[in-house]
Amino acid sequence: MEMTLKRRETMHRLCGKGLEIFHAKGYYNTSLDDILNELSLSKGAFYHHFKSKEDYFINIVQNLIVQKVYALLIEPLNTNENPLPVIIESLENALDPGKKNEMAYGFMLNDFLTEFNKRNEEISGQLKEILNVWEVNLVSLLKKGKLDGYIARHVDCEGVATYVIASYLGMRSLLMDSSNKQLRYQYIQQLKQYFNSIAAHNVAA
Amino acid sequence: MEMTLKRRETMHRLCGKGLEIFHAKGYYNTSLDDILNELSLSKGAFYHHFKSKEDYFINIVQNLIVQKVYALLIEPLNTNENPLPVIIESLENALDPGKKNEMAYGFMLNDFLTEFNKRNEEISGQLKEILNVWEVNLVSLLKKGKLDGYIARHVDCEGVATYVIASYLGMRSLLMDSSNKQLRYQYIQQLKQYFNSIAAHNVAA
DNA sequence: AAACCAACCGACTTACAAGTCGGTTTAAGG
DNA sequence: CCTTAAACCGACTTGTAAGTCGGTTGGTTT
Repeated sequence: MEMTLKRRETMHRLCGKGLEIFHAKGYYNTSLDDILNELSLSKGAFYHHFKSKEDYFINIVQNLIVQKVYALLIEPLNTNENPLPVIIESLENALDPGKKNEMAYGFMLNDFLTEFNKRNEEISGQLKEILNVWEVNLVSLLKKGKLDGYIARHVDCEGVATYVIASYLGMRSLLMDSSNKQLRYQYIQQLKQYFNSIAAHNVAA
Repeated sequence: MEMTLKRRETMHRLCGKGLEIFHAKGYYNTSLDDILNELSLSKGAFYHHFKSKEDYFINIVQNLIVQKVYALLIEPLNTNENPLPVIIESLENALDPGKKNEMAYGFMLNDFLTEFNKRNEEISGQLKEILNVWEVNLVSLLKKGKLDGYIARHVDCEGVATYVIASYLGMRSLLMDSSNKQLRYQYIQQLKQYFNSIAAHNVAA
């Protein structure tokens, strides 16, 4: 039992540092030794806990990336308010490297999706599944928003979700270097513009 | 002189097949032998024409990718018509794998940008430069469109360009598998919705 | 204290891919 | 025909990184 704790602690350290370095340098561009040296651990320790580099990264996805995406992008959608400002706020938050989001997790999804696409079916499948959950939650929030009179009746909720996700993922390619405040601001402004065009406008009110 | 022709032809074959395979499997996931076997050429032949794999890919970027992006995304912007439908048409075209666009070139930019980001400064710099040229042309077309009364006066042209580019690049992460007609349609529809919100509406007319 | 075992060590094996190099082919010019 | 050099060949070198394995350490149990 005490041993299990030691095991968990080492695995946790490995996953945390792994995500940090994989995110900074890319999965295929990072060797296990890069990570192990940082933690003063050996190959032997690593393979005692994980059966392969792939198994290791899957652990990272399941334990860290999934959690972060849920916390930043999915749980905030569980609301009864007007969906549009809620969605904007969640995206703004996810793209903002600071406080609750020190590692710029908003950037990870597109990076890893592209890196594993066509190179590792297993991992890219899991990442796509995360996107899928996000999309489902966006769509259902938007549909509720339509029923509640926040969103115009003619709007295609699936289409909106697709468009929001695409633009969010794409920002990564533009924000590569430096957390460019200007670009982030432009993005949020245009998103607001777009959302304004699908909002229900109660002319009567 | 005749020799130069032979040289050019071989280099051209190498670049064409290289782009095809790099695009399909990723640059770092493709070995030179993968390409050379396809063309029944040897290492010796390769290094007779290119000084390294990197030099080779830079050739591909300059000779093939730049040309394609210009043809599909930049040259169409050289117009005096209403910018908004022109931009939509160019994007629709670029995402459509068929006829003039057999290799789905629209997908390349985001893939390669992500792959080379933080792994190869030289190449990622050149790719970003392509994006930059695209952005400049988009902005200048949008500004002209504003002067010509097609676009509302309050619109931030730089912001629109950023948003358009982000959403276009992001579509790649969603369209990974199979050229999904449904997603492409949704994307174009929402883009139209968004553009409608920034168009000048001549209520008087 | 002896035995046991999870955690850890690090040199070694294996695999793969970039780049090298001495030699061979081919075709144009004399 | 003979020379010359560009184009091409392919075995070899080199470097890197994943994964292996026999051995060591340190805490726990009896």
